[in-house]
Amino acid sequence: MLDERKAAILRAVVEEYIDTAQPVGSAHVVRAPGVHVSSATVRNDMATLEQEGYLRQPHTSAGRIPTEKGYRFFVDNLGQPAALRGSDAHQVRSFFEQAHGELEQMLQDTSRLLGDLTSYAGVVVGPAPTEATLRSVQIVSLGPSSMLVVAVLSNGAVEKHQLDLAEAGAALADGVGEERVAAATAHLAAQLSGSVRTNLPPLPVTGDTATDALCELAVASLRSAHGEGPDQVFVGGTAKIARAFDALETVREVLGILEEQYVVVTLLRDVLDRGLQVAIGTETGMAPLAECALIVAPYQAEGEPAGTIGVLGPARMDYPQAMAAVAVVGRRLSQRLTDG
Amino acid sequence: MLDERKAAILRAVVEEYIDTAQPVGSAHVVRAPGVHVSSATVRNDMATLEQEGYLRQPHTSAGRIPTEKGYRFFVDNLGQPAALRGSDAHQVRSFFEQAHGELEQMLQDTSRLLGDLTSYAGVVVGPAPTEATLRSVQIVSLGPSSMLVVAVLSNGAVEKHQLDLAEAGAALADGVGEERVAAATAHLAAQLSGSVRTNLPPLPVTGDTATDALCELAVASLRSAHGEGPDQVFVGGTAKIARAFDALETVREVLGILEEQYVVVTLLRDVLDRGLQVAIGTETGMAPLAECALIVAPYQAEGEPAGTIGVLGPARMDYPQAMAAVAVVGRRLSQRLTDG
DNA sequence: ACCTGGCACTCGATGCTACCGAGTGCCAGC
DNA sequence: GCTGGCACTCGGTAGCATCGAGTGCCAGGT
Repeated sequence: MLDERKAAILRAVVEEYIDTAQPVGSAHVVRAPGVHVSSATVRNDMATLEQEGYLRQPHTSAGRIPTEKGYRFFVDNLGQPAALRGSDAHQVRSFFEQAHGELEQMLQDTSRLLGDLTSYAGVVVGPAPTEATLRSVQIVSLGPSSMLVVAVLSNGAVEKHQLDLAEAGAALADGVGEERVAAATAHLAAQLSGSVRTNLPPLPVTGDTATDALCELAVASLRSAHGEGPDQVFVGGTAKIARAFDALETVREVLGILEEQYVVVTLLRDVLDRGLQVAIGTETGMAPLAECALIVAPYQAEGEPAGTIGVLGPARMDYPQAMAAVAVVGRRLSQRLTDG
Repeated sequence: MLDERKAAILRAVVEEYIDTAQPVGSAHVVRAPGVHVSSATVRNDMATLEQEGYLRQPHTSAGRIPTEKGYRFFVDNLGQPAALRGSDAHQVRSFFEQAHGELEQMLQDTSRLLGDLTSYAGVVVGPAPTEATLRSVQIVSLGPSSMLVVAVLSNGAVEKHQLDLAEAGAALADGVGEERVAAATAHLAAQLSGSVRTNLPPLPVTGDTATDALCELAVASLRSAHGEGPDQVFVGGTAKIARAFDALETVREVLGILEEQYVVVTLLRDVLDRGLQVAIGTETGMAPLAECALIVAPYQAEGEPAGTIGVLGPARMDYPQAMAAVAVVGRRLSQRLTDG
């Protein structure tokens, strides 16, 4: 499709432009390895590459800049895999060795890690609760009319929901004693353990009105909460976005996008669904990201697909390096979530 | 300290500058209410105000801009309290009525609410775990060698920590049965319920080696986790920062600060400790925030001081409006965390 | 003592012109 | 089919005149 020399020229332009953010002229390209011809020849080839849509000129008589198609070709055919820099590999390793504590905290830190590794914004979409089963349900009373339902899922996630008895039915209006709480907890544990989070079975009654009302309230809170996308999104390194672009307006748009959790989830999922590993410019499907590129990778927990990680940066991104970072972090994260 | 007319002039300059971001000239000031003199007189007064440090000129023969001292005087003496706009008040009310579910989620959303209300960045520092007592401790097994310690605190916070038995002592290396887990949970619940989170008592032994080892591991994870500042910080509306400044470099610096959780916590705490409600420019104690102002307010849970909320924006901030927003949100948040 | 109209002055912003140079497209020749 | 050469383009920068918002100051009025 592109002969060897044109490919070499395209690569040279992409790499140089990624490096300098300046339009690349033929004089620069001739210095690149794999291009052993004169600048005039390079110019001819560059004109062809422009006609074919791989390059464009910001203005007549300026150097060339890669188009989306140009980046795409680079990513698909020219980017040599590239391993992580040694220090980065080390950073990733020690990060996951030290990682501990709460899942959310770790995912948040992972997004930051991605940001640090790539100098772009790191994104982590938390595990969808879909597949997980309940391991434990417990009611803990906090105050006279306030209690907490704590549910532990098989994937290690913990959910909590506050119950307000005052607002609940008459059966509970004047508070509930410890023994009722214990009874309800036992009942819930017996009935719900092992059931799938997203599909809780109806509860049989115990016979005790107050206990049943309390159980009902707890289950209702679990049911209602799962509807509203508990798709947690963690974004790390937003400040990097401000460093990646020169145009303030672009920074504003991109930050605006990153702030909309729902949009970010959809974005990553869409890209992944289309089987892409990299989405460049309009491939993201979002107009404000026209000057951006997104690298995504899924991760697993216990062998099951769990969530997605990604990196969002400028279209003139260091693809090999960023792809390596995302791949490695995805792998290590999966490992961490599987082996424990 | 400032006679009435000079105060009126200062107020006019501050308000105009907040509105337009342009240096304000004497011709504009004469149109302000409370200034019934000629532009020449205004000029004389403005020269005095400049000498006394309330105003400055970006360049000779340009209008005046408030200095830090000018903003400070405005905030202390000129800013009339100002209530929230009706629509905003409604937004706050309905926000807290709908708020439910997990504490972290609510605090995160609160930071976003602050951002929406003010068009600046909203910040919420989560409740310090210091005072809270343990209400419940439970061990839930997730896999053969992996379990979770779930602790519920009296303030409604839930902590979880993963335990990896494979890495633990020999007593647990080959896994633990359900009955041991139950025994350990019962033991922990009996011994720890009611104790202060930050000061867990030593556990008496049960006599069963494996159970004791498991308990020990659980307590150790709780102990170790509390050291590393579980001061959660939630920042909402970072994109607003990019809209608040024209200088890209400023945006970069401010976003950089907002990304450092530790720095943000320290910042808010410091300002609050100094008894300030508003910190302007260098009063924040952070050089990169020279062009920013920060409004803070504490909030309570169950009558006890719990955390801090704040808004970070440009020094030319709409102080009355932002202060009103922070005050109202702080009050409503406290209420929500107290009444349930 | 204080305010005011008037006036000369300052200086950033704007627009124009000239010029430089990186980079191009094209052509004739090897 | 590649190359050296050359005319051409056009963004960026520098110099210069102009404009106008805004100032400081002063002399005169209340």
